[in-house]
Amino acid sequence: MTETILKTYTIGELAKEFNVTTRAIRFYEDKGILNPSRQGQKRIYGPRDRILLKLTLRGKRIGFTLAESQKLFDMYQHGEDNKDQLETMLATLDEKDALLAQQKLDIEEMEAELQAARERCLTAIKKIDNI
Amino acid sequence: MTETILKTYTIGELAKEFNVTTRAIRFYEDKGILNPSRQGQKRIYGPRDRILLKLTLRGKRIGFTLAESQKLFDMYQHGEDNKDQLETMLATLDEKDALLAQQKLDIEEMEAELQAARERCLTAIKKIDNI
DNA sequence: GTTTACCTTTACGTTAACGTCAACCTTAAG
DNA sequence: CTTAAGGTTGACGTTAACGTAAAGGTAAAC
Repeated sequence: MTETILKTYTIGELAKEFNVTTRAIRFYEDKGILNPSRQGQKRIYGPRDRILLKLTLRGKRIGFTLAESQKLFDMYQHGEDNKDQLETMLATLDEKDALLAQQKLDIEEMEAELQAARERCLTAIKKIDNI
Repeated sequence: MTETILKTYTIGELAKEFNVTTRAIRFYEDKGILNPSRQGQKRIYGPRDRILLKLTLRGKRIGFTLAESQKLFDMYQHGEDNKDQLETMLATLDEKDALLAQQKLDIEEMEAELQAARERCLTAIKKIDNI
């Protein structure tokens, strides 16, 4: 008995859980990121699709394009045996890592500036209130 | 003598310094982000434009749209006296801050996954080399 | 049996952020 | 004087990531 029963989701459930439209989810399938099975003509998503969706959305939030995410997933899945592909993936990973490092700096600098702007705002409001 | 001589830049200089095209720089002017003076018909950029360009590009790297950056700059510059605007700006700043916090989490999770993928890659390569 | 709530495919529309000509001016150099 | 290396204004083209109808299938609920 290697049979395992997996949790499944409808497109609407996933859409609600991750706060995206069903249109977006179908779009990701179009782009080859998701691969739901069917029950009749209805899409059925398993845990794997759910994870991929989650990763995709996270990628998006930090500026990955769908193509980039897809490429990473793809390499992760079919790259075990091909050395060239593994090395390409390594390079990609390093590149992404560098970008993330830069982004961290950018975020911290931006946070400092937002904080400064915030204080300037508060001071200006106080002045107005005290007139 | 309140006269101060400011450093100026041509569009090409800025493009080279920040590694963007002149087309992009002109585009930012179109969007109201930059405001160079002219010498004849040639654009002359001062330190202020340079900073704004720098901030804009940094914003881009962490996912700000040009419109968002422009809005922030705008509020920062003309908002001193209008209380409503100041409060709008505060709200915007808080919102952005929240996004940045989320991004930090996303980045860290992504880094962990890239690291894991990296190790999987290296192991797989070693296996291939040892055959 | 007919709403209601989801689901489906097909396909054109939209927005952001430039890219990419084209056609032209303007100096400094040879 | 003409060539080269900048700069200028249009203005149409492009890509990503969906939005937005339109037109229809299906299944449980009333």
